[in-house]
Amino acid sequence: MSREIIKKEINNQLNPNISVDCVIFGFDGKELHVLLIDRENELKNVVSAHALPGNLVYDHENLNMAAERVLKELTGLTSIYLEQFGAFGDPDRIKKKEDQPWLKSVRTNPNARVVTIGYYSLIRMSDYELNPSSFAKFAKWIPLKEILNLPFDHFKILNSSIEYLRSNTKIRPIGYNLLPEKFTLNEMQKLYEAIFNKKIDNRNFRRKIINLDVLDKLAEKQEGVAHKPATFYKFNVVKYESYIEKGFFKFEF
Amino acid sequence: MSREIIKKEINNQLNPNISVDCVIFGFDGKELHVLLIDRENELKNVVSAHALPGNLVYDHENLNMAAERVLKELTGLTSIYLEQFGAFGDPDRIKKKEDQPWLKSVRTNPNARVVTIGYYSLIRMSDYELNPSSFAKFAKWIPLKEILNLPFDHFKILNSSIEYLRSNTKIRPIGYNLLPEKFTLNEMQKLYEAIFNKKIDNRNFRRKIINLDVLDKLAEKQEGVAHKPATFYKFNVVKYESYIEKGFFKFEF
DNA sequence: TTACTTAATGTCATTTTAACGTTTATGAAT
DNA sequence: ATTCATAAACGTTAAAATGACATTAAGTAA
Repeated sequence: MSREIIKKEINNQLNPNISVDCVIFGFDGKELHVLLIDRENELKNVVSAHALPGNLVYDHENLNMAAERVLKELTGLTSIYLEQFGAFGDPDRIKKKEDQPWLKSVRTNPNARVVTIGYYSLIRMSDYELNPSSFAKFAKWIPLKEILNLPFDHFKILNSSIEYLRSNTKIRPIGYNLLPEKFTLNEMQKLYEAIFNKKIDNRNFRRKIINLDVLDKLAEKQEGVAHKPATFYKFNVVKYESYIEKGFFKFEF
Repeated sequence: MSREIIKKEINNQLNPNISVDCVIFGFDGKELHVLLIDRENELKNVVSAHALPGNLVYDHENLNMAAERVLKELTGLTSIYLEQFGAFGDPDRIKKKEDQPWLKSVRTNPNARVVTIGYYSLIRMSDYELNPSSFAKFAKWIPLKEILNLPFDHFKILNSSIEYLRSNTKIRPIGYNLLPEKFTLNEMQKLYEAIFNKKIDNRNFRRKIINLDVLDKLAEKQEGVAHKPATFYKFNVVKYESYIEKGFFKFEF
């Protein structure tokens, strides 16, 4: 009976050894941004104040669930598809002097070794509203190119997520699960250009993505834009999954 | 003083919440094998007795180091390049009834939630000798196609590693870091065929891999083979790294 | 109505890909 | 020494894909 009470309490505690960090890429049609939080009790150094949203995991949570919860708790973002990109477990990652104040103020066991599982997503910034809470004082979109330094090993985690995003984007078209359900090809092209930091010819891009035959062209077009309205497309689920499955049999590198 | 003693003891303890599992692919020129261990105190069911080599992590270890240690302790394999492919953290993954006996006999805290980081490698089987020890009674190469079931979520982990290997192989030529330093193109081709489970035309393969211009053709040839001896190749490090860097700027999917 | 802005589109030369069979060079057996 | 078996190495052709390039179409704002 008293054993059972102890067990329930354990399940409601954050595990001091396991955390998740979320890299949320935001796109505004021009460049990639990353969602960072300002945490309470930070030093005055504005640059290093920004951190990836992250926190410890409950023992009853699977990792994906934990990432969604943490993201919601710190930034207010919900209903976002999160994909795991790696684990970070250097014991020294929490030993930087400048990171100690925050650790000591927020963690019950600030000296515990922490393994962090990284999750990432990609969203259209204008579709979401940020609501920072818990130990997140602010939540902001920072242009990726302006991020030069982050606390702990967050800069390393960020770079790993970029690399993962790029690798994935080379294997399959970007957007499935990540972009909004309907999108314009121009939006998609600009996203590719932002990810690879390279200009792509529009005619070539359209030919290639359309020839993949994984998109459905909608009847709907943009409205209220001071230029020719673009047509919306969406992924055809059956065709996309067939393309992915077939992909394994195609010899290429 | 007594604090310091306590600290050192903690660092020498296995962390009950964090483990690593190793998926070692072995290649014999025909098909992929996976290195599995038979563990002590197993049930008689031979199929489910096999498991991936894995164990808990020390708090002073980074994850890669831990994977190398665990692999060495359980199988005797050393000097193997290990690459991380994912984290597995479903709280229910250790709750299968048939897995309890082993957990209880080997783990000091068999009910702790465990997050496992998966590492994989690919080796030429004939280059290594297995030496099982610790709780590994046997270590064996099992053909990948014969593996239908594994304890815990090891089958899921195995499938994830295969998928990761395939994805990587679509982005860059296989072998760098993984294959032995020198290898024949025929060996490489057969490896591709094994990974993708698809026949590849030799002429097409050779043209493509050679045109990548990341390999150096050696003067050395096979010896003691009852057929025309194949020429050895090796990766040219400078060219390979240049190819990888350039790859990011190439628009393709 | 005009100006501005961006969406959508096709052609051509070059490169890459998919499909296909024969010659060459070893070790083993006779 | 010769034969056999085995796999290594190799080129051609038609089709598909790629890279480079500019003009017309459709909305809003002035």
